[in-house]
Amino acid sequence: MMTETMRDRNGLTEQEFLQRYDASIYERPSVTVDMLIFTVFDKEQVNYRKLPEKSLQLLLIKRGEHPYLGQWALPGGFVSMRESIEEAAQRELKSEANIENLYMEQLFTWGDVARDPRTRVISSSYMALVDRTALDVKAGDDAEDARWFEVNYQVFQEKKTILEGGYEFERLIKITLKHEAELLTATVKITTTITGRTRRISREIVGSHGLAFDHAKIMDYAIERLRNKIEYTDIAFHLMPPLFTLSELQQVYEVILGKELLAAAFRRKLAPMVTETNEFTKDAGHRPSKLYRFNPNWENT
Amino acid sequence: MMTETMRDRNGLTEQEFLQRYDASIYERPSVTVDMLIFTVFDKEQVNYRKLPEKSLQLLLIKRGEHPYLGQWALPGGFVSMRESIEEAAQRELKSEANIENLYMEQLFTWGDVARDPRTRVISSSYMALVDRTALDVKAGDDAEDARWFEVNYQVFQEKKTILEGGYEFERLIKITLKHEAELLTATVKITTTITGRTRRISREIVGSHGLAFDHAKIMDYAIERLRNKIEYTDIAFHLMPPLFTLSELQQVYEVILGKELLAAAFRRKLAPMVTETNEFTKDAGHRPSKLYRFNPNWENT
DNA sequence: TCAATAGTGTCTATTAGACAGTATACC
DNA sequence: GGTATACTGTCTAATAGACACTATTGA
Repeated sequence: MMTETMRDRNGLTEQEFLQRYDASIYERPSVTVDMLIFTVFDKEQVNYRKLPEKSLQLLLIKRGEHPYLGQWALPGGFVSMRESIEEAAQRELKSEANIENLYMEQLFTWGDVARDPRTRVISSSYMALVDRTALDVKAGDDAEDARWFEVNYQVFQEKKTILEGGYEFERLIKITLKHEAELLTATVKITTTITGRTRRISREIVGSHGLAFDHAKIMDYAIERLRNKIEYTDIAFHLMPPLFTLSELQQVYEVILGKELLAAAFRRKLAPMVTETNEFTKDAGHRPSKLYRFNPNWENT
Repeated sequence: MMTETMRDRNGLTEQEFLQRYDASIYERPSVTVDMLIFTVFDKEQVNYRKLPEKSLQLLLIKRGEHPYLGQWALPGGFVSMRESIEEAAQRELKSEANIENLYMEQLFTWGDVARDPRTRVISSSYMALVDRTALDVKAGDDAEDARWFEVNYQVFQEKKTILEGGYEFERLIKITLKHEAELLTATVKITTTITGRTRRISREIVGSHGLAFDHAKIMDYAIERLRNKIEYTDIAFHLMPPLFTLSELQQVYEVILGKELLAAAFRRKLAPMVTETNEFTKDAGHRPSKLYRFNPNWENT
């Protein structure tokens, strides 16, 4: 099909049409990316015997400008005309966490009319998972006021209402972000309405302290996705250092899923994804643990 | 935190800042929505005994303007400044298929720099599932040259290359769209690269006949998502009429998954999602089949 | 009667959950 | 020796796959 030589109703070829095309006549939104950069830290060790607890951490930036001056926001920025959305996300990741070549995934594009008070802003959110040992220590501690916050995610109310031919399901999620004395909280209401042949999910921020824009909503979405995907993919390994013990791996799963797992079943399920090494942990105050590495070929063996 | 009264480095309050904010100084992309509207049709009945086969159908529109004049594209349009992306998608759905209140889900936002030859266009794709019996028959047959195309999706080559610390996996997908004499084809190459701690998936169109823009890529993504989600959610019911037989339901699963299923296991698995009625099919040329309806409450019983 | 679909029963294989029990370092 | 974690074995429950077998209609 030679569209190059076809003429439209004005008698123009494609080339002629494109030369005359004026994109400036329409008003256009701004497009940004918002990055959800997660990692896992060890908390303080309680005593020489206890394993240190793990915590899920999210990188936030203190806003130095209006709007939401002084509040905390997801790192991100405008997508320029000469880069793809993906490239913009990579660029932000590099500039905020100084990390390249890691796991990154587009989550959702947020397009409510009034989500930014400045102007119409449409934002694609990306989730990135990084291994804390590969992190540039500078990042998260520079002049830009970037900080790692410990994430807590909790469903604290569920309500089901039966409707004619379906039901409405309401969940209240409480998200808490902590960095030293700084404590940010947000409550997000997720409403799932199912009636007849329709299903609609809406997310609404019902309370937010210290968090800018609609970022609590985006965090909620991201954590939900992370919790889901960790169950049926191998993305958790992007949070791990090259060598790790199965107990550490289990701790990472537990902190993300927010529940305890049984060691036997966990090991059985993850066995095909890892390769054992001959190395062990040392100075543990208890039986040493074998170190493993990720086996990228696990799916087809 | 009273951000309303805080002043920034220029001594402005948030309100003053917003009043002076000039969004026009940055160049901005256009934002559009692309709709993947799927339904299922019965094909011709071979003889009075055989059940009619089902086919998965996708709504496409013949382009009446440059670029890609004369080729077929996904329905869609620009997101205006006064509507959310979601509202734009709903509006397109209403205008193309004359359907409101149905299943719709955001898939992915495509943001390559040169995906539209006119100007920088970022596009959010939405998948909608409709029941053909609820369809306005006019839709898909109007002046706009909208047509339902039968979708065929086939993996026709898989190649795995072991790399140091990982592998590269390449799949070639052939998508065929058929409406009477019109036959559109496209080949999409999906490359998954896993090395060390990175995983990257890229999609590339390696051949496309009659399909506009990068829409073959978007279709590939949508069909993959549809295949995935039908296995662990109840979205398939949005493709069904209010009353249906379990065999029809199974046919819908089979045509989407591209493989045959065992009836016993299928019925066991779907039993909780449906409620039986006292009605039966008639004039079937074989044993009549009980009619069922969707049970929206299946998840919590 | 028979072609074609509708629907059920049951055996097997696989996987997840539960939990007891053994192993082993360091202080 | 005692404490805390590391790791394994095994019973059970739940689920998916395979397939045979019975049921029922219209022409």
